[in-house]
Amino acid sequence: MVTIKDVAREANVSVATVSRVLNGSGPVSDETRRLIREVAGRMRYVPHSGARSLITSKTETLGVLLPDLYGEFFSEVIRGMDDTAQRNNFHLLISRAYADRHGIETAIKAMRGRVDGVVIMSPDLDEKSLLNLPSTIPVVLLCSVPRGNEIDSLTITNCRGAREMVAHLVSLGHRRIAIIKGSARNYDAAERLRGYRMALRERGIAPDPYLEREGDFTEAAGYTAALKLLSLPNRPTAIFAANDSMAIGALSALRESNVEVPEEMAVAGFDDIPLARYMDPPLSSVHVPIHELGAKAVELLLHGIMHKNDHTRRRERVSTELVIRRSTGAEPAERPPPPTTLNKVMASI
Amino acid sequence: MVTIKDVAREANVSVATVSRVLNGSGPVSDETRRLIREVAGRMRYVPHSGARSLITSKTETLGVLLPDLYGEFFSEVIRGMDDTAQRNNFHLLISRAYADRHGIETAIKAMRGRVDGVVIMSPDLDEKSLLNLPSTIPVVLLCSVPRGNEIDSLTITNCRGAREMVAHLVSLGHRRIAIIKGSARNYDAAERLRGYRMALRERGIAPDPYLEREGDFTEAAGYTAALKLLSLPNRPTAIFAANDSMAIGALSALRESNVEVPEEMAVAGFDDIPLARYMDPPLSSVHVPIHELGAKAVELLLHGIMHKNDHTRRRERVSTELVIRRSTGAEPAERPPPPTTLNKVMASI
DNA sequence: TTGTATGCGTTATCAT
DNA sequence: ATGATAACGCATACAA
Repeated sequence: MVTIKDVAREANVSVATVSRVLNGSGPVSDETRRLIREVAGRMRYVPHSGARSLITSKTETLGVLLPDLYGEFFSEVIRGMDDTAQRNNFHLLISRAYADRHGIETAIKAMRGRVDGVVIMSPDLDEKSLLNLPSTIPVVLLCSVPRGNEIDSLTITNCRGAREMVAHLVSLGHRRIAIIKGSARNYDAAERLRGYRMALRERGIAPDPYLEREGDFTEAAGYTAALKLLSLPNRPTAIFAANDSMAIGALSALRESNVEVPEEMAVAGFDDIPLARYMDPPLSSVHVPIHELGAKAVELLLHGIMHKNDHTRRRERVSTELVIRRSTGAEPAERPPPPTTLNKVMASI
Repeated sequence: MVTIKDVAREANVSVATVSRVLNGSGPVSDETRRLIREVAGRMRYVPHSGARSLITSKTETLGVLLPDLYGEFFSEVIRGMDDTAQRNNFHLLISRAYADRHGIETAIKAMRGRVDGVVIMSPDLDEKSLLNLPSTIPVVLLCSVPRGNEIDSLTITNCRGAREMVAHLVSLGHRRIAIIKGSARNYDAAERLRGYRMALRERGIAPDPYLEREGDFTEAAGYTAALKLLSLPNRPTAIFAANDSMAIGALSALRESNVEVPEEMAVAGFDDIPLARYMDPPLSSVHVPIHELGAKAVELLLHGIMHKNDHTRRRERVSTELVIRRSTGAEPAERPPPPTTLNKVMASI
């Protein structure tokens, strides 16, 4: 490995001068600067980051702690983070951590000294788990429960997005609107549920517990929940799924049960993944700017790193946007068809 | 920051002893070992990785260079990598790099000294770009053109998978089978195209250039290509898309054109993303074990790091598997709901 | 403008 | 079994 000493020897200068040139610190004559640049380039010298961080106590690396979430969200948010990180000459150290407190603490500990700050995605609702993070470094909470004012956080306007979508469904004439909820302990899921209930109440509709079905953000959950909704004595006329994957699962179930969408049942999702518009019918959804979310999270973290003494906590939100496609595009049927669903389900098994 | 000195002082021993205990190197009495463990734990001591790597010349970090590929593949492959990396106490430094030579060289340079090895995903076909990588560290090429025997590589059995799928279509009676190709310079895409042609020739069908349409792995490309295929004077009876996203786009186009799938047109994809089975009709595809792919890549790289002197190059492949669903006209092999669904549906009525 | 020397936190070598 | 100390590669305060 070629070190700063090698470069210094080759250029007939001291290591200090090489360091000054490469870091732009201190005064160096134009000529030696040029020479050292040339030599360093020729020798393909790259400073040893460990040695550097030892003395500067900076790593130029950001940690990213991810939960067990799959799908496109994950990759796109990382992409947004990497773009911003690279632009600021930072690296990304990425790791999955179990969402519980122990998992996160372990992960943070493993990253200590390797990173200048951490973005934590811990959608888990448990209030206590993220308090008193044993971190001496800046932290940004992404899509997690915002804490007192101890930690910077960045979230989506989940509640507003859900509320707008459900309001839209109501405006189409729907009164019995079901929701397929996200994972029970998930923050985003809870907020979307809150928005759903809020929209109903605002329109004078009492939320019906029977229309709030369990889900876990997977296609399978959406499929199962939709079947259950179809079997209800007083079937809903619209389904709002807490994410697109479940909405797609629901569409699949409705199709197999020969329920027309949107005529007999309107369906809406959340996230607006690229596939949404290619569904049959194209899926109405709440668009989430995922790339921007990642980028903002890193910006926030970098700010925290640069201004460590500035202890005012920041709490930001990125806005969602309603995207209406055909899956919600019609008025509800006046009367729900008789529940012949059971026969159909049985036939399909 | 608490250093090894602090721990040593607190435990009334020398730093050497602390180091020995924490690294399991050298002999230490049970009692002092216990004491030091206790003190270190209490003080929340974490070794400074930079300082350590300075002397051991190891970072316990793996670099991952990713191209501009989106979607679920990305997140799942990282997940597979992280699982294996964590199990071996390694970290993942992840970065996106432009697929050209300059981009990769820059990225590797930026990672130098920070990582013990690199997994490079560079699907670009350009033969020269990856030769003479300026790397002094072990490299594994993932889903890239395998090089002479200079670099370890791991790929998918693209050609075989495509060949099997097209053979399946032929066996169903199709003679005019179109392909929607992947990105022009993409290695996986080229191999899938090769498998397609191979299968046709093996069955005595001459590949028809008109049936080989351009694509770029996006839903939009699949949509457009399918429309063009429909407008051909001598329309194909089956479409093989080089990935699922394009197949889904194609399904969308066929639906809008009122072309029945699979009766009027069979459709097959590649990747078997989770959504495939929820399409209408459920999409036949070539299953790719993405998680395993990431895990294997890291295993390969770790092997290269552990046995640096072993200069035999390894070239491995992970196997794909045919998954036949309704979109190609066979009997529906799978049903989305879990087996207990019927009971739950009935119970909820 | 440039060089010398110190120390960052750790492991490893040599004593004891 | 334990301690003292020399590296590792770098940035920087201080000297020249």
